[in-house]
Amino acid sequence: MNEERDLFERYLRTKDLKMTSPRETVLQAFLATEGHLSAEDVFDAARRIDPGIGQATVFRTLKLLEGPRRYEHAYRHRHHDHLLCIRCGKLVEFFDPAIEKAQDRVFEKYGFKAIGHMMELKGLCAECTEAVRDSLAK
Amino acid sequence: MNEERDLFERYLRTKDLKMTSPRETVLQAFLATEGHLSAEDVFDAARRIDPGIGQATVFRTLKLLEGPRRYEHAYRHRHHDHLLCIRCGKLVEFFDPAIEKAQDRVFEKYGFKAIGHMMELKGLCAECTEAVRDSLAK
DNA sequence: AGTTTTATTGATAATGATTATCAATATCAA
DNA sequence: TTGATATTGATAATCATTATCAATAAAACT
Repeated sequence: MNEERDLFERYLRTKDLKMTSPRETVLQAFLATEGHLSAEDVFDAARRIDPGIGQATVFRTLKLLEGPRRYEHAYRHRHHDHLLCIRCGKLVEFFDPAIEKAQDRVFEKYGFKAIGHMMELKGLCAECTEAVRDSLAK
Repeated sequence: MNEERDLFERYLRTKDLKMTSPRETVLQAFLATEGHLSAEDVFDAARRIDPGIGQATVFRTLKLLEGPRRYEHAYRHRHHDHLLCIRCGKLVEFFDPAIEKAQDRVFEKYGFKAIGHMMELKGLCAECTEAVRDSLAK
């Protein structure tokens, strides 16, 4: 059922490490922390689950989590980018393989290991382009 | 002759700051440090030029050096995207024509008129990849 | 020039984030 | 269950960066 947990446990196994209750707490806290993760945020979230958990444990476990899946868990939702109309706010979600590929090349070029990305294109949608043109035509 | 220096001094002027000998030392050290520079590296290089220079001065000046780089980009309106290391915070600015082209196709496909975009790639830089691997090695 | 004002310096203290130490405890395999 | 080992939380230590501050240097005035 809990795929995240299984993945983590499998990873720990390969390192002769144990899946423990505090580690599970950190994992849950980590997954529950949407958006940008500071270790502090995860620590706070973990304390809400288990007030007795130690800060060092959170650091240690976060480090372990980098192993199988890295810090971000954006992978949980299917990845897509955004195309936003700045006039009416229309939002289009899209996925473009060519862009993904080009991004991979950038990661490689600079010696980075890819974790994820965020892209937002801003423009005027067709309707708004028309509307603007009309209003300019007076 | 030294364009970097001039650019830096011009930037300092706009902030009512002074071009001093220690600051020039740090600038030289900064420019001389090939590749991946930690503040520590720059400090070492600066000390080779002026053994009496203080560590705090290096940190302060490095912070100032961020200014003109940003300023230059903003002034020239040169577009770039960001590649960020989520572990150490290293930020690489890059421009990739293939990505720009692919984005244009997306705009067109959805009938949008392009205005701009924001893209941030997240990953682990080479040093951090290594560091993480070491820390996981048992 | 000299005087005043303000920015800058280096040393050091303080901070914030992360890591190491360690005795007590939990986990796993037999 | 036992025994071996991994893990824990508390705390100390470390690392990188900042803040403080008295002494100094530079610019801006006489």
